[in-house]
Amino acid sequence: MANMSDVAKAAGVSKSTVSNVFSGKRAISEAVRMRVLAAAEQLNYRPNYFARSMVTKETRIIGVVMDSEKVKFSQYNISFFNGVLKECNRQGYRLLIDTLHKEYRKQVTQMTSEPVDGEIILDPARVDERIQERVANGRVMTIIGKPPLKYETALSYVNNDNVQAAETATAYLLGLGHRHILLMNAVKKRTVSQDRKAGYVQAFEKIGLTANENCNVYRGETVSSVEYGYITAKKYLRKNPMITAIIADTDQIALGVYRAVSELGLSVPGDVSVIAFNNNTVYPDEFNPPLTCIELNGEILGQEATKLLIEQLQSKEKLVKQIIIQSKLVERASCGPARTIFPSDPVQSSTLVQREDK
Amino acid sequence: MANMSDVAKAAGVSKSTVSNVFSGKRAISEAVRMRVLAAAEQLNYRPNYFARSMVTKETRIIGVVMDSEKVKFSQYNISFFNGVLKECNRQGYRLLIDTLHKEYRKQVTQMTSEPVDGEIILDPARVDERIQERVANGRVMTIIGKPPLKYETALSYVNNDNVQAAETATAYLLGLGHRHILLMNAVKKRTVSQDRKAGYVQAFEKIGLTANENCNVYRGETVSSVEYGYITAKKYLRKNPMITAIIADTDQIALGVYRAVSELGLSVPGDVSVIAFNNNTVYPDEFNPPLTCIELNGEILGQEATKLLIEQLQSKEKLVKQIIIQSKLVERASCGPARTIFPSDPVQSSTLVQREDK
DNA sequence: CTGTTAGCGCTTTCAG
DNA sequence: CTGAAAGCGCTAACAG
Repeated sequence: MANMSDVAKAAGVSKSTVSNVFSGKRAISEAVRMRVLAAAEQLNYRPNYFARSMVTKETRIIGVVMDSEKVKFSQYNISFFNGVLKECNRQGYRLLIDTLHKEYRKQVTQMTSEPVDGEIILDPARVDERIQERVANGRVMTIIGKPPLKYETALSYVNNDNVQAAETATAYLLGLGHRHILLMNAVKKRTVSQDRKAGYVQAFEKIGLTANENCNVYRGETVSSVEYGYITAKKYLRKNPMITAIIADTDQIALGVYRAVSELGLSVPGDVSVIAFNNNTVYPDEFNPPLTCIELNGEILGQEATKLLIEQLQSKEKLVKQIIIQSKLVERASCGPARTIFPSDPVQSSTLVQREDK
Repeated sequence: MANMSDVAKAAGVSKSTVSNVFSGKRAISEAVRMRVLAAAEQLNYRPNYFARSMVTKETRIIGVVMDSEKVKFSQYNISFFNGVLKECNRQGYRLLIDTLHKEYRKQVTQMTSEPVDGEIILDPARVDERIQERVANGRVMTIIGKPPLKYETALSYVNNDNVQAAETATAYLLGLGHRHILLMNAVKKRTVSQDRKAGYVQAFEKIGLTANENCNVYRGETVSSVEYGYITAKKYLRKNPMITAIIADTDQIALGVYRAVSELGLSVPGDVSVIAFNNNTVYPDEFNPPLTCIELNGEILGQEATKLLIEQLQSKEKLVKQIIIQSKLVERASCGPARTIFPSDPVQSSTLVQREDK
């Protein structure tokens, strides 16, 4: 492949003139410009990415760091990536997905600087080595979700308002008269599940009630989403027939819930109302009945994070900014008024009837 | 950030010794090695990715080139990317997703070499500028799907055996007694739709029948998958009540078909059997009834393509290899024997007569 | 086993 | 507006 000197020679100019034609950093007379471009064209020349990066110290590549244990795109990630890609595309950045495992990169021969200007970190944990290491090296990054507590004010992040989301869902169900609401939460160690629980509890408190501690279930690591929904719903609905509503962490989980409800001879929303945090935005309309959701817009999350990261990259001073994204309720047909006849508690049901009268 | 000279100085050795400690290309005595590593550790040094790449002419990054118009991950892409990532992870490569638009990179200031060793090209078209350009520049690549005809023997590719897949689906339905089978095909300009049609026709021929040309519909570019399924199924089932089976290009399309069938007061599989090429592997079990599919394993496709690409990168001679992946039928509950009562038969149900009258 | 030297292809002063 | 020269941080011969 031809290099800059070849082009300079062919066009009868100096290297730096060629450089400036391609970088646009200095004005070059139109005549010379054309001559250079023609020579380049003919030699099929294009500037070497690395040579340029080496001196400018800029790559125009941003990295996405996923949990290296999992190395998996989930349904949830798709719309997120679409948002990231969209913004990258707009601003002329490339996207590097880096999933090399830890042990791999600890090998001496694999240690290198990262070929990126900045990074988006996914799935932060309470104690997160990846983040610690990057902070220590002064790398620029944006976190998706809440960063570890000790960095909460020091790092930029983009997060859904998970407390608000859970509160909205819960309040909506409370408004429909439900009092025994099962929260099928995320995995316990993720910060999001704490937030969800907080929102849930808060919604009860706001109307002067106390949430039932036993109605918050955390997801185990092992089962699939659909399975988790199915097994858990079946178990809890059997154990506690007072439950008239279920909040599912994802729409896939809700799918399992639907199946459990139907197998128990019950119906949605007649007997059990179902609402989910909607992580993929593809299918809720295809549920039968269509699934009411708290819309978590992954694409916006991805796009905002990318914008923020690039903003940090281009700002001269250190820039720290947190963006919290509110989510909204999308009503479809899976929630209805709480049923008022309960198998085991005539008193309770009359209370509820009274309440409805208000 | 410290550089190699700093480390060399600190450790009291030469630059090349440091280089060899990190590259592992030459044996270094353990004593010196430790000294170097300690110095590096203390200076928080790691080799500069670009400087290294510049001289080795190797990046250990592979690129995925998606249709820049679309800049969207679809359901279909997920499992594919999981396969790619898995293999990248195994072999120590990074993945660059490049979706910059054409006009963007035509700007002089945006022209650069690509920072990748090789690329995987998605969604090849019959005439594909991206491929032509890369061939002209001698870049190494692996195509997913069939490359343009003129390159078919010259380029490496990984493809599903789409002819076989369509034939399998069609033969299965023929075996159930169906004779009027609607093929809801992919977009016409994609090579895959030709293959599907060929397999479809072939299955009829193998049992001495001739496929009805009018039963092959191509998808338009504009509508969503679900919509395409819905609108097309509704239209054709109305127009031609002889149709007892539908082959859908994707399971999302099948979702639309289900809805159309149900709105027409018909049932799956009682009146209409449905089978789909399964592009996402997530939902077929959740259909009601569960959707019979030709399983296209995107993850295997991605993994094989990555393996092949890296193999080409590492081979000294030019390596061209084609990998064809067979797919298999997964029977669920959406196909049944063809119904035997047709509107045009002497014995007709009143509803059907009515419809014909319109 | 270690050190010296010459690039890789570009950008960036600094003079003209 | 253009050119010459000095690096960026590393690897790869080639000597020792």
